Amino acid sequence: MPSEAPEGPFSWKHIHREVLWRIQSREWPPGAMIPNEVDLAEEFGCARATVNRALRELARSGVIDRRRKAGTRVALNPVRRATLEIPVIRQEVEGRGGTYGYALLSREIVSSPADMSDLAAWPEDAHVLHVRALHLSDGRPYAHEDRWVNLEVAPEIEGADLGEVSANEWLVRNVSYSRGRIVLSAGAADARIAEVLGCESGAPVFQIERTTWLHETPITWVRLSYPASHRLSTSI
Amino acid sequence: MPSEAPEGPFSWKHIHREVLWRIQSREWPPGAMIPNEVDLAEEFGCARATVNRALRELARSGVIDRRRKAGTRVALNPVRRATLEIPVIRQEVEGRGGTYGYALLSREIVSSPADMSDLAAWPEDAHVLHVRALHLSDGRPYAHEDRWVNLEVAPEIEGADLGEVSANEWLVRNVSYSRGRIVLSAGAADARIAEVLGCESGAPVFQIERTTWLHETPITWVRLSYPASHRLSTSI
DNA sequence: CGCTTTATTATGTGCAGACATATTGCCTCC
DNA sequence: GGAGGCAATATGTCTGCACATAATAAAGCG
Repeated sequence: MPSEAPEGPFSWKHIHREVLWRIQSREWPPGAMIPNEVDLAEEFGCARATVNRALRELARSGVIDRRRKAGTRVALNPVRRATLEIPVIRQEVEGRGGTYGYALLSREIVSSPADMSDLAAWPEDAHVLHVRALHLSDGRPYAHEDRWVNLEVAPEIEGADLGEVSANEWLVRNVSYSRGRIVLSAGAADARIAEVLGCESGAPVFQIERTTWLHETPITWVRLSYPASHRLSTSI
Repeated sequence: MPSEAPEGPFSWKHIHREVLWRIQSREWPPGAMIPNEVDLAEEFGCARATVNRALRELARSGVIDRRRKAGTRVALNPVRRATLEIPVIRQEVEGRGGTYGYALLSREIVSSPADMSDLAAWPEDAHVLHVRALHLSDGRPYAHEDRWVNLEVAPEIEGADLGEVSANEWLVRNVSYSRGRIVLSAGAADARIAEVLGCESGAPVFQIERTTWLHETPITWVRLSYPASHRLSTSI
């Protein structure tokens, strides 16, 4: 029984590893051209499509740059890409081994979201649901959620019991989005957030803002504020 | 001249868009099975490999889940992945339209990096270069860099003029890494950082910590501290 | 009835060949 | 020498086929 993946010598993963090895060992230093696909296919004794697959993955991860006719070269400025996983908060908490809890703090329908003026595409006069909530892990404050929801797109959320299911989960289950924007920053806790998170007013908080759209229509804007002890990590 | 990509009707991108559309329109709601590759290929009038390519991309972005024999279904918990681009700071600054500047604050070689005890794999008694520096944009403080470099791996950096080229760039140009870990967090500026960033001591700062390894050997650990006004954004 | 073995099935990958497309760089013409 | 056109070239993609692999469902059996 193969405990390690066997991965025959001609798999694209093999070539991926081998090329990556040559780059890391500086046999192919940054900026250097690497052989074209046909030559590599010949060297590895496989089809060009297999080499292409391997190199495509390396290009996606930013290790190499590829351009038609110009060829493939080792990236000079390795703008490495790290993928952040953005789960529903319940999963985030449970994934860390905590018991998830949730409390609705406030809920109101406003017609003119003044605070959102920076978001150009947000409707000017539409009715908007504003929700503030607290997410808990093992009964202790985990994150504060401040959310606006476009009622034009998701009118049914008006009838949802957001004391039971968080707006976060309700939206994930009930409306799709086609694109989103995430902004990470540090900020100072205002009085209300400090109170529910149990920290000093003005203490550092870690903020994740996310706006989602379905095509050109904004669906929701949310700011999650975490205590400064929070860490968002990823590997490259 | 085609201002839009032509993308004939049988390209994998076309299928990618079409399937995504059906998911976003909830024709295929979360949790639903979608037709298998052979059927989709028949519907779209293309080869199975083309459908495979389209679905593979969708699976990578977290929109669908695929398992052999079990088939493909729309992701129930859309753990969407956002890719974070981690450039060299010079490029980061210049990409925002600023003029890059750099100042070395301190530089010393220590043998026992006490502060690093949380990093298990860091050498216990090895000589380590400790560098503190300030990155500037248009002459104003942009980020504070606090870096330790493993001199076992990169002894040549001892002779480098880090007043001219930042350790950041020296390392990118001179040593490769095979994997890294990035941790994002918020923190409070200590006195030294507050001074160089020009903020109050205790003010919120945005921190990016990064550790890189070449295989199992740690190369460098760095913490970048940005003023609270800094934003790290990405789209999904 | 529960366990093991076997067949089935959907995805994962590889191959050879073909054509498409974007660049580059040469070549011509003025 | 400069501008424009054209050929060469490396990557991008598609096809049709084949076999590999994983996971489920069915069959067999004690």
